[in-house]
Amino acid sequence: MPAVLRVALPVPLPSLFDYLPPAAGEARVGSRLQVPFGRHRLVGVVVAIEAEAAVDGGRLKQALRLLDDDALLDAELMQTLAWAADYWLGAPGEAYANALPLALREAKPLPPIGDEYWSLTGAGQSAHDAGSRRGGSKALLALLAGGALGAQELGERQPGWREAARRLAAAGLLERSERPPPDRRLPPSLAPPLNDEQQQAVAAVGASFGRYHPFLLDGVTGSGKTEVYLALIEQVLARGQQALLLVPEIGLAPQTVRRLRERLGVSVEVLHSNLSEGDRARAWLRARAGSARVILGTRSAVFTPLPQAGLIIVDEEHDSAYKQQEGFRYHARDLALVRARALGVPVLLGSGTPSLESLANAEAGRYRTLHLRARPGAVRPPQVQIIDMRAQRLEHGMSPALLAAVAETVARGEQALVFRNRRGYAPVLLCHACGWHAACPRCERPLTLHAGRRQLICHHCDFRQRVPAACPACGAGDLKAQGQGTERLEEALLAQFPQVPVLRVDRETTRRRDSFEQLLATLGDEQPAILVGTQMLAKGHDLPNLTMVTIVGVDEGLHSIDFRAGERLAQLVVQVAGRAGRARKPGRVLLQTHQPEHPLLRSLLAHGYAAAARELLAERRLIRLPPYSHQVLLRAEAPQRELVEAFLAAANAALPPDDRLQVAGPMPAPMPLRAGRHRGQLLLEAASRQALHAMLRPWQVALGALPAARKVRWSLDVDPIDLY
DNA sequence: AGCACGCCGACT
DNA sequence: GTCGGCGTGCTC
Repeated sequence: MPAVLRVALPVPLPSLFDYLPPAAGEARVGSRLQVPFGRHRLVGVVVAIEAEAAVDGGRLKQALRLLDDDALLDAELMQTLAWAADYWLGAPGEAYANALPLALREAKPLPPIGDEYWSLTGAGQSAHDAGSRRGGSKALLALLAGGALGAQELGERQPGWREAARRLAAAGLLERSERPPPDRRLPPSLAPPLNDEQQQAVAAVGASFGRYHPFLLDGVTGSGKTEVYLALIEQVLARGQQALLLVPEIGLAPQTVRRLRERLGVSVEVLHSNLSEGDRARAWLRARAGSARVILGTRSAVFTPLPQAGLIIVDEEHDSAYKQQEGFRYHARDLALVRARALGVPVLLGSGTPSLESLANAEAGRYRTLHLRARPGAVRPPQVQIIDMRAQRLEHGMSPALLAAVAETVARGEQALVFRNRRGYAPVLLCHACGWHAACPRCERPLTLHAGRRQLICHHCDFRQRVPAACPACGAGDLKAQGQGTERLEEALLAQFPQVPVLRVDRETTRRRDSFEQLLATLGDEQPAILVGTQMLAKGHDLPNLTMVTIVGVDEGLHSIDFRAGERLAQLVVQVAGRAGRARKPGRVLLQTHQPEHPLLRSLLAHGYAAAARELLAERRLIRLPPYSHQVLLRAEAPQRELVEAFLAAANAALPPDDRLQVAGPMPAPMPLRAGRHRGQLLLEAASRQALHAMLRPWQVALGALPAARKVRWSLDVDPIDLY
């Protein structure tokens, strides 16, 4: 006789809520339930069925409606979610809210999961043969002439197809169905032969099917990691199991989906935040039903149900996009490991530049490392060279050697990439007469000049203002752009190379998700070109004619307060450099720096990422930083600095006395003022994760009870990856 | 997070 | 005289 249902609700509150069972149906752990909450109705998940309520019975309300007769979340997911909420100090309900697609948090019956398929009618076939219709309609007819296609696939092949489909369906040329036509399974294409290292990697992971075992697949861009993934997924499918493949961002998804689909001949579910909520819910449900065999997705896809799990892969495992940076601050890579353990399957972390955390785990024997050294597509690794910028005559920040290298590259008919991790025209606008510079009134940081828009923009809070004609401090008309952003480099390169197409790729030029691919498509594979851009160029699309990469100003990363700056810089340099010379042509990489003697750069160049990472790890071990210690960061912000200081001081005083705990701060955040709010932080460190974790929940509760807490916005970040 | 309730300033 | 500012408290 179940007395009380304990329910996780999608609210950021520290507790679960008890309800009397609904009038009809028998609730199970993992079922969804609609309940009254305050003056609202919410959909929650039953996490436990208890004999007695945690509050007195008089306060209990009855649940309104049971939404699932069978558990929607299976035991493994329930267990993993509870663990995750506990580990990352989330509110219990928040973990569930992250796991369930929005459409499944509504009090509606589950949507049908049969996909939507479109095919030509007889009339449609004739219209296609006759070549009537034009534009999108004609293209859609041509696509479907090869056989019926699912809505998802149509969306990938022809964005905006729905409008054409509606018109054609109204004209009786197309028809829609719920079931895949029987002939839809494409024959899997033949796998290319694997080299020795790839075979060894596949064999090692394959030997662990059916039990938990973590692997680190260490292989640079172009070393054939994806072929290893594909071979393993093929084996998983042959065993009748499901594979989950996580990628850091959606940008990497389309080409990967295409490759998976072509090779495996099964439908691949894609799950990412850009999908419509309905599509997300259907993909999630197909995974739960087991009809989705291969699931590809970004961070939140780590919550996909996997009733027949066979393998989890985390590609580019070092990527910080796997860490959620607000609300429920979980790390998808770490959660993938926890899930793999719970599911009893191998987990494969792939990267050419593994995180120091993973390298330390491998070193400690917790992961088995598999190496891919060969670059099958390339003749030899790119040749890397440092340019000392000091005492050079710079052309908008570019040295003669850099410009000469670009000139040689385009003269050979090849493409060059000029990388600069800074958007806009110039990071500072300076008055040469009095020394004034344009600064953000809300962040007190220099404003970035965007020349094309005639605006000064704060890259921290998006404050904008028009570029002043004269210095607001002294009235002189002598305002100079100081430093270089991608916009300025583009302008300078256009002036230097008027006969070569110059393509800028950054957030400004690439507003839409797919416009990056479209921009690149305008470049032929064979013609010369110069690409200028930010981080966005570091990964993604394969550019076979790109043979030269130059990084303008590697310096910035070298003297940051963040202890991870060195690791990030090394990863970035290797990832960007990896873009050069992937096809038959040898690649060349130029690093322009003010500090050619910097030990990290030297070691990276002389011995590669693995050696540089070893040195960084040794350093971390020496000064007891992660991964050799564990951190929790308390952040706080408020309009008045005193409020932040008062809260952090009280938080510090509320810490339990424990000599295993090191406390740094309270101190101002690296950006002490942002968008008009003062920010501060308190950092806890401990050698033992258990010691740290044992005090966290009680401390969190104590923090919530502090009077000073009500006047600030505060959050706790377990294993922070950014100390900003 | 919402959303009430509840006491003090400038408006029709 | 009210509309509404956001401080405080609550949600099983």
